[in-house]
Amino acid sequence: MKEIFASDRDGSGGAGGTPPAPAALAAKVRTLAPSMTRSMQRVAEAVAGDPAGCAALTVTGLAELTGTSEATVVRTARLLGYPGYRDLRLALAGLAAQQQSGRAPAITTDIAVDDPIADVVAKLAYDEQQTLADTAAGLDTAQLAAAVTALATARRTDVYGVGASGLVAQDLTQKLLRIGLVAHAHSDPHLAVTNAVQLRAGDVAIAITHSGSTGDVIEPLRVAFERGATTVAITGRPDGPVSQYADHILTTSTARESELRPAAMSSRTGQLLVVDCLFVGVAQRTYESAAPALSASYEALAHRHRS
Amino acid sequence: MKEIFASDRDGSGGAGGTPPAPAALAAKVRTLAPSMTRSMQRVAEAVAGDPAGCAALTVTGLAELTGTSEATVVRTARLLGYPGYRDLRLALAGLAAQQQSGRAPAITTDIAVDDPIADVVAKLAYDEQQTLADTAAGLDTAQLAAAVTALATARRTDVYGVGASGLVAQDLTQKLLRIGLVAHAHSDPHLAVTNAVQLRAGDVAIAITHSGSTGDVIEPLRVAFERGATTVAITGRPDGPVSQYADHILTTSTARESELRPAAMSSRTGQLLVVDCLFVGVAQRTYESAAPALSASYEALAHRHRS
DNA sequence: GCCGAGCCGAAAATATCTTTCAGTAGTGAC
DNA sequence: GTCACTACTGAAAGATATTTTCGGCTCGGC
Repeated sequence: MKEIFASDRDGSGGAGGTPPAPAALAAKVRTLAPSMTRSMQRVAEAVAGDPAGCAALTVTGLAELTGTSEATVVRTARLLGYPGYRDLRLALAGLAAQQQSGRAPAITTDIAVDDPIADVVAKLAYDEQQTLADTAAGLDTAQLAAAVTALATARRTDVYGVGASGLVAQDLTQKLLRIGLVAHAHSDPHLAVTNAVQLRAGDVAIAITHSGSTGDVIEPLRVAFERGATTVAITGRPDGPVSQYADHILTTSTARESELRPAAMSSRTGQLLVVDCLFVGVAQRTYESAAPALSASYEALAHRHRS
Repeated sequence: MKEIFASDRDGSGGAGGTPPAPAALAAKVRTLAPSMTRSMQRVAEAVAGDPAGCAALTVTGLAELTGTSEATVVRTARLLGYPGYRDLRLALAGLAAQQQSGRAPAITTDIAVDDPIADVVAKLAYDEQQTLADTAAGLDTAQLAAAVTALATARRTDVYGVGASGLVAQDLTQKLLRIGLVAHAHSDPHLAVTNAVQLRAGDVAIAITHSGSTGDVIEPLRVAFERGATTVAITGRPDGPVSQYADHILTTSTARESELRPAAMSSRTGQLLVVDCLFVGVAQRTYESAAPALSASYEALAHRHRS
């Protein structure tokens, strides 16, 4: 009895930083799979394929099932954002329970050359929906909120993106301009760098790259970073080189790609969702000025529509 | 007392000894509560009252929380039908996950100024998923197939779009170029019209406009139509003015919009799905030349990625 | 007040998870 | 083609959590 008073109430405490994922696990597996090693991928695959089964296994059991070692299992759990295997297992049990009570995830096959057009539509739509769900689930809201704050108070904002990501950069820029912010999109690497030099503390630089290793957008971000601007990376590979110059990292889902389904397709969908979230977040923060600006731009366009 | 123990063993033994309780835990607690000792009741109470919280605790933590000992916690777990505390904890995590997923549908409401950022993400993702589903369901595959055929055999293709739709036009153009087709995107209405004059039968002109009444893209489409080119409209308003000059109409979903959620946001998602479908369709038709072109462009970009 | 039955918790024993460390395969440079 | 290097991997040691054991304790009956 007496020991109770002496004992410390807080036994769990500990874990600071980011909260793990409850049901966003499948999403996280898909998102992080590319940055995993072979052994870890085997573990991740087993986990994603049979959450209920894996939840019943100990580290040793799962290691044997996947033909790897305990260390690899723990490493995988860490990569997925859990402090250790114990917590991954807990999340796994939760996921299994949800799946059992809810819906079963449909698995789509790849697009074939001879697929009828109706199948193409269905598969593409499903894939992009999946990308949206995964991206939403995997998005770090703390990072997002920080990026929104930075944007809302920035003197000016530069957005870097080339190729398909360049269009996303332009999309974000268009939106920010509509609510009265100063934003520029750069697709030309040289101009991007020369403009980045002008940035200083309080400004914001955003790099958009699916691979996380596109030199043409990393370079201007590095310059902006070194000039003291707040830097944001929107990438599918949070472990990529771009992240070393990013104050805030917003991760998009990495759906599998194939010959007829280039990566640019689904990555763009995820990137646009992130961009939309940024925009709405900023619009909320600056509502007083954003709302009238939005209405004004809407009315200004009205006369360009034929009846 | 021994009868209780025996009957309990039979009860769980009826399920083969292995499967305990997934979600029927609260019920089991109430049922078995009378046959519990005081300490065990405290444990059972804590478990039933806050499954999620207890799932985060170790056996020691739960013992301290309830002012009992580890042994008592384990004994309680056994009484509830689990082999030990470890398994009770797993079931607890599952229960918590189920409860949490139960209160999900707060998404259907509009985005408010004071919505937390996490809600914004969920709502936007849900909305865009909805747009994808609606667009896929409403897409006329016959029209789509006809448009694909026209594109695959076209001498050249012009795509018109202004504002947000201009980015979609560029996206389509980028993709078509990657598989060796001749395509141009036009955001400048004047240039669009002057280029449209060059089109003739066998060429394709595509107008992208959500409202279906954007004069700046209707005008070049009209010119192309009159020059004998095959014309395609990607619009959210198939009854709009743009359709009168379109041989093939591809309809995108029109999701509701609001102050903080401009139409450009979800319309863009639907337009991009249509564009992707066009691209994949054309890539299928021209597979012999498209596949090597895709690989080539992929490899050509590889060296622009940092390691 | 004494006795017995069974509840309870501290600590030992065991299982499980985590970390460390060294071997190995893959990779790029020369 | 060879070499050096990086980084993945698994075995075993180390740390934690769980389970078992065992003796003290309370409570009711006589």
